[in-house]
Amino acid sequence: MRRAANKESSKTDLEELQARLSAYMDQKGLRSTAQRRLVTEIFFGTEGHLSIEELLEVVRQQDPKVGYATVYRTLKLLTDSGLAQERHFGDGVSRYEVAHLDEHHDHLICLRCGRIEEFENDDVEEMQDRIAKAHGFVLERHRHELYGVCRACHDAEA
Amino acid sequence: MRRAANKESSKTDLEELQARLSAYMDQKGLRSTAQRRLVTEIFFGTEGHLSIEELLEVVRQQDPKVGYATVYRTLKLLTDSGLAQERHFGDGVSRYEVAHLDEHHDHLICLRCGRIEEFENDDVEEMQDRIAKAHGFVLERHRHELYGVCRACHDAEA
DNA sequence: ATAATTGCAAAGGATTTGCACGAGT
DNA sequence: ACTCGTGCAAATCCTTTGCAATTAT
Repeated sequence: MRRAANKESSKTDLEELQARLSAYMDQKGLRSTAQRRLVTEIFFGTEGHLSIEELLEVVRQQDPKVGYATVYRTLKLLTDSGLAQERHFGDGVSRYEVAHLDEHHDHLICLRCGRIEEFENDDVEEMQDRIAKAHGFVLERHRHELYGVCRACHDAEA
Repeated sequence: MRRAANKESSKTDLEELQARLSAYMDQKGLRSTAQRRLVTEIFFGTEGHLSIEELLEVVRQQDPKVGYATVYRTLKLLTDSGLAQERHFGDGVSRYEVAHLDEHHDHLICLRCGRIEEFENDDVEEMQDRIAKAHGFVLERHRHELYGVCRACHDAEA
């Protein structure tokens, strides 16, 4: 369902992400380890909102010895460096998504199954700017979430 | 920081909230207990985002014997009935806010001073419906928050 | 060599739950 | 009476942390 959006830009984005991470780590004197490379590579290459557990599962397909503390620590590093964003959707887990380098997107959340879809709407963005301006605010960011029942759950209920 | 926006409607809102809760509880066969009345009364009368602990503290000023499980359970009830909304701000705690009866208003939040203003925009609402529909979702509610710097803070920085 | 990183397991916090007692209908 | 709700403590779940061993620089 999601994916999409980026075509050729994908590779460039990945490189950009890794370059930023590299710069951040250099600046902080952090080391590049096999585990970090594996975790970040998988994370950067995945769309959507990953929980630590989901990410760890994929990571362990490549290296079963990776501990979950490492994934937590790596995601913290990514969050601190601005390359990942932490989100909470109301089930007790933290989910992370790759910080999109520019584009803005928002979320549709199914109240029944928890499925999360993304949407993007320039008209809404534009209106947000207008609203902020009308209130004298300089907009920095926003959060826009729509909660409802997805088609599958809706059908299942019928 | 910010207060209000509601004029005489305050009292009416409280009554409306309690009426809805009452209806919900009747319909579910739930009982009105002293603890529930105390918790909901305090919760409904408080602005902002309360953690369970903060709420419990106030509750215990009235009745020190109330256990925190009761507050958790009562807030769950309020959330289920749509009268409270749960929020997460990234420190491990859940916070709750009284659900605005008027579904058509959202928030502008100043990142410097915390001032909160409300806005309402029918065009955005309409677009939300359209977006949800395009994704096959039946919309139940939404959250739309704009974060930025308000005029006063902006001026102060200049 | 030196300091950062890992993996494990233990510790921490927040939230939930089982159960016996108490209270609302 | 019959359930539902409460309070307590124990249990759970997610996340963080201490530490000895390992690894990058």
